[in-house]
Amino acid sequence: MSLPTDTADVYVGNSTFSDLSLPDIPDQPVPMTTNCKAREVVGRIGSKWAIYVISSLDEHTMRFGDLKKTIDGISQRMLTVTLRSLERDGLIRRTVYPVVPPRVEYALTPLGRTLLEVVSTMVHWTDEHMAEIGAAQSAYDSRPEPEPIEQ
Amino acid sequence: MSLPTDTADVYVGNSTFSDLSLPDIPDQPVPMTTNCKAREVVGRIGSKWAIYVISSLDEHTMRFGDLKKTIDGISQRMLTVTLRSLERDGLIRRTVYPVVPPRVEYALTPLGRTLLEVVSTMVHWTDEHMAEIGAAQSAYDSRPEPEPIEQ
DNA sequence: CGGGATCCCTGCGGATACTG
DNA sequence: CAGTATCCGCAGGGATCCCG
Repeated sequence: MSLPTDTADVYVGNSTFSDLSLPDIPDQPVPMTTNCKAREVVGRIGSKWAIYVISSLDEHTMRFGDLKKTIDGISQRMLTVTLRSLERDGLIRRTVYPVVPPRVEYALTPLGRTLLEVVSTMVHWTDEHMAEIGAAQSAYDSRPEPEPIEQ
Repeated sequence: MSLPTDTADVYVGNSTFSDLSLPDIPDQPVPMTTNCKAREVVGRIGSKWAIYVISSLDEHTMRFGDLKKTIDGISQRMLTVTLRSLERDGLIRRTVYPVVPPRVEYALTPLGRTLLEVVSTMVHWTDEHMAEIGAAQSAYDSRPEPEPIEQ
C-alpha cells in the first residue's frame, strides 16, 4: 500500500509537503501486479502496532489512555493513526462519551474479532517456533566464510 | 525489528554511512518492552515481500529468476535481501549448483512449511473479508464532516 | 544467471508543543 | 483526557552498475 504511483507530493527541500500528520485516505487503487490481497492484510495487521491494539482489545473495550499504557512503546500519534486506520477498516469501533473529561472507548467489531483469531494464530506460531528460528540464525551466523579461493 | 537503540550509524550529511546494501545481522536483542514476539513474526513475514516468496515456494522449489518473474514487482535487491533473511531464519533452503551458468534453487524448509500455513490463513481471511473492509472504508469516508459548531 | 555494492528518495514513525 | 499539528531522523527499498 501507499505505492509511489500518483501520490504526487509537492517536494520541497528535504521534506514532503503532504507531511501526512494524520492521513485520511492513504490507500491507493492497487497499482501492484501480483495478488496484492496478502499485501493488504500485512499492511493492515503488520503496521507495526495494529497487532498490539487488536490483541489488547481482546474481549474488553479500552480507553485511549489504557491502550497507551498497555502497549507502552507506542507514541500518541501512532496509537491515533493505528486506531483511525483500524476504525476505517471496520475492525474496531470508536465510542465517544460527551463528558467533561473526554472519554473515548475502543472495542473490536465482529469483523475485528475474526481478525483476532488470525493474529492469535500468528502469535501462537511464533511462540512455538521462535527457538527454532533463533537456532537457525545462530547456525547461519556461524557461516564458513566464503574463503577467497587463494591459489 | 531494527529499532534505533544502539545501531550507532555514522551519520554523514543526509545519508547513513552504513548504507546497508545487504544487512548481515540486522536483528536487535529485543529492546522493546511489550511482547515483541508478535512483532518478530510480523517483521518476518510482513517484510513486504516475504509473503510472496513463501507463497510462491508453496510445494515446488524455484530458481532466483523464477521467483523474480513470479513476484514481478520485486527488485533483485529486495528479492535477495528477503531470501537471505528467510534463509537465515531457517524458513527456506538455498541450494547452489556449481554449473557454468549459476543455478540456485530455493525451497521451503519444514519450518517454512508450517509458516506457509499461517500465511495461508491470513490470505484466506483477506479473501473472505476484503469486501467487508472495503465497505467499511467507503462508509467511513462518507464521514458526516465534524461540523464546526457555529453559534 | 545470481547476485554484490552504491546512490538516493520516500514515507514511517518518534518527539514535541498546542487545543477543546 | 484525547487528540492535532509540525518537524525531522532514519531505515526500507527502488534503480543502476558491475562481477564471477
